[in-house]
Amino acid sequence: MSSQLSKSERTKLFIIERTAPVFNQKGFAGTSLADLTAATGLTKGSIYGNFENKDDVALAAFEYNFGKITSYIKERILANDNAIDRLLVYPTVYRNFLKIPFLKAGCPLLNTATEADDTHPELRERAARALTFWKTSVENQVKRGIQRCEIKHDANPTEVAVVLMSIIEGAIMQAKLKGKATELNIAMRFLEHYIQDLKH
Amino acid sequence: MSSQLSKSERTKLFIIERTAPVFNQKGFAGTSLADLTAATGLTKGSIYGNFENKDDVALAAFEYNFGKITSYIKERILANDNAIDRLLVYPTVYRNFLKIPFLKAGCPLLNTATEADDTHPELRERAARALTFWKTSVENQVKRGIQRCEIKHDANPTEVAVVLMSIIEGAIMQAKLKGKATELNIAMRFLEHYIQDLKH
DNA sequence: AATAAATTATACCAATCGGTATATTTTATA
DNA sequence: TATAAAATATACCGATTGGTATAATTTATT
Repeated sequence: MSSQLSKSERTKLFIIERTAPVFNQKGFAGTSLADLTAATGLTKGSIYGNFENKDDVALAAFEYNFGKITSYIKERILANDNAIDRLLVYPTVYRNFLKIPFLKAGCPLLNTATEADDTHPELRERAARALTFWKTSVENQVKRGIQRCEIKHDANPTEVAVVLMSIIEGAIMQAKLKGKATELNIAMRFLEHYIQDLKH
Repeated sequence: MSSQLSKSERTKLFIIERTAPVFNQKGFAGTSLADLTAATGLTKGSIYGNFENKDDVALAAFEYNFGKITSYIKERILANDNAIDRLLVYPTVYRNFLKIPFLKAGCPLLNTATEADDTHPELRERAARALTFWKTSVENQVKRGIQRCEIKHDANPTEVAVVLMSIIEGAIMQAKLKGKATELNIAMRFLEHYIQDLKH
């Protein structure tokens, strides 16, 4: 019997898949090894046979969570050609984030950033890199739009990225806290208008 | 010997003052009783003589932290008469939040919200109430500005509040995570223009 | 100054924390 | 199918967790 991945690679992936939502929901400090064994059905020995320690699992879980959103967004961006439509993917997706299963516990970037910024340098570093990645992606979409004359040439790619990201993260916090999408919808409607106004 | 406050009231206040920054920095799950005794110089017995449990201290600490920002903002708002100037207090204050001592560990609302939304109902409830309070305050400033013809009458108070709050919280997350104010400045500059555009 | 009441410190509790040495089982190779 | 290697489970470790009963001390009242 042989699959693409070795047993340990499959188990490692399995652990990440099962524990990633737990870390996103409870945070690093709030997640115990007992939570990890409960989520996987494995024992501590098994987990520590595949990961060095709890930090190691948490780091992998964050990468997994962020990667999941990234590919989810990327897929929808590539389905569009026009730069405006591509940018509009963000408000469209995040408008419904409470209904997207793997985003129900909130944005992993926001969750990790607010917990780790003062407490966990490694996790913080990963979150910071994710933030930069997202920012660069948005900037590039704007630049591409300007080149293709779909976005007005005086648009500021960095400003667009920062405003888009700030509004989304701030609105997510409010939506999660209140458990309703009222404020989220208002924020996303505003963001859509902001993006439409970038049109050439 | 008699001061306004009884001994226990003074000690209670002392515990809150000393532990509030710790809770804001490390979060609820990340703060231990040992952290509380270290921050106060008191023993567990003393802390439990004044508070029912760790949750009780955390709730009081949140109220203290939020109240501190609220009064800081309020003071600066009341120093202005014009509605636009009053709204501009927000970007002005948060532009420098990294330098404001009690805000160095970040916005307690954002920190508490992201941790507690899925883990601590009581703390979540306090944060939700704080959010509503803030939103209502901004809405009322906009309404007042419309009545005084300082803000155009078609301005939407709720939208202004939601956009202002989202941008601020999202930008704070980024600034804290990166440890620099670049993105924060961009976001606050945008917010200032947004507020200026509300002018009648 | 004596006394009652309130406050704080000491010493302890069971439970859980993250982590590990070792035994057992499963997997892959020959 | 026998064997070596890899993966997983068991059983344990010391340290720390939140919390408490009780003793010691300080405060307020008379």
